[in-house]
Amino acid sequence: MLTQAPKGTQDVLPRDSYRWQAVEQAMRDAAALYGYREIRTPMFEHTELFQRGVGDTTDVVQKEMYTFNDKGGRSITLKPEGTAGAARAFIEAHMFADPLPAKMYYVSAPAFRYERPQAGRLRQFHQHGVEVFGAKDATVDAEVIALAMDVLKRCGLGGLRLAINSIGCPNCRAAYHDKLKAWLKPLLPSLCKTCGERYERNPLRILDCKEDADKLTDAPAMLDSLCDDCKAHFDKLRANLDAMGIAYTVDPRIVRGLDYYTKTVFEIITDAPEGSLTVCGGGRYDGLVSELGGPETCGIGFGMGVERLLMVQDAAGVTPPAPRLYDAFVCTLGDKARLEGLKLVTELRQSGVKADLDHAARSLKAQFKYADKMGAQYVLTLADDEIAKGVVKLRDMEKSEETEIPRSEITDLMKSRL
RNA sequence: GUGGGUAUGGCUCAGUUGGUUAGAGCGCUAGGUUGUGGCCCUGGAGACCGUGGGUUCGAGUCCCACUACUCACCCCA
Repeated sequence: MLTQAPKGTQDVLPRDSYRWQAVEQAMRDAAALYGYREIRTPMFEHTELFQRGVGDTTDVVQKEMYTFNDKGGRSITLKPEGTAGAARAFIEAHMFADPLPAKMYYVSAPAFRYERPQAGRLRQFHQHGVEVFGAKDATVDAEVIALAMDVLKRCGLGGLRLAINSIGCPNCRAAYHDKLKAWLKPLLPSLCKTCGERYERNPLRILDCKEDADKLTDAPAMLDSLCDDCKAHFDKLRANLDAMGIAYTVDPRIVRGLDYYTKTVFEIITDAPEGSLTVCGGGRYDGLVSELGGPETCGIGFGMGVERLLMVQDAAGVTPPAPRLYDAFVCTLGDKARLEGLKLVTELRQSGVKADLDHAARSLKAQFKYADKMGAQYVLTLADDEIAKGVVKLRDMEKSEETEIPRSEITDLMKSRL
């Protein structure tokens, strides 16, 4: 127990951390090209922020939050997603008075949900994401989607499926709810248990049900009930995506589980043989900022699951190879040579060559074995003979070729071969 | 929250109808080559057999409970 990470958490070990750094760099590089700057918000917020922002009726808020009272009696919640905190910061820092839109991103931000862990689902997980406040045109919807696709592409995942939908605004959604409920009513007895519960609370979510999917193919779609404004926005989004050359499918079943979404919603999905997995999800949230007490400000963003992204990389066989740990490994024989070796390693490092020597006081043979296991490109050998001759033995480990190089030239030579 | 599966060295797994010192491969480590990696050979370290009860002369093996891990559902990244 003591030496076991808490349920649903995992360590990123030294041998794997390069993979996180790579997908983080992909996000940073893409975001910079699109004019997004990083925001970092706290890992925890006042519980009320999520109740108001994410929505009291959502599963995330009702069943999955890590909520506790701090020593001052405040109710605190570990953030279950990234948008509410960013919206809070937008309001608190009066960013609405800055030139808009305010475009921001975050990288490997931790999020917490109390759920039973399974493949691709953890209690502490990490998201890359972006938020844009104060841009109402559908070009920004398309930009946010393009950015997400770009990040995934930079991670080696070019062929993921993009599905989009519109869930309308509070006005047209209310009318649609009535229409949908009327259509569902005769079917109600035949639907699964959870769908029965959803009927009153959030009928839209019934369309998301996998169990009853075949009975619902003819259900009225939100898309057909959009008000003029919402419909025009969706049409523009489609035209924008077409113009950008981004392929997509319209999926009327995408609903999303967070209350703040309006109009555009989208998911980027992998269809693996074992089942599909949503790697990225997002949408527009035009009511969120005002709901939290800020000025009427529209918004849009996405969240991208880093652990899922890494899983999909593995499944697709595009896991990047680990970078080389050492360019040169220095092997020494004897105390005097060891001291010279330490000097050589220092010199190499100062020149930008990744270098190390044996710190375990092992035999020469064991030093070579170690260098091999660490994947060192070159091994430099130093013993009394070499010191007397003023040389270093340079071995190319892959070619198994060994030559003597003057000690004074070795650092420059190594540097030139990087 | 609901349902299934699993639990034996660091890893992957054997372990017969309960029977005496719990094995293998890989990995780690040392040596064979007193100055040289990968291949080969030899040795070494490393296991309270998930935890706690029970049955039995005797339990890794049978029974019960618990815990952990894992997969799926719900939900979502």
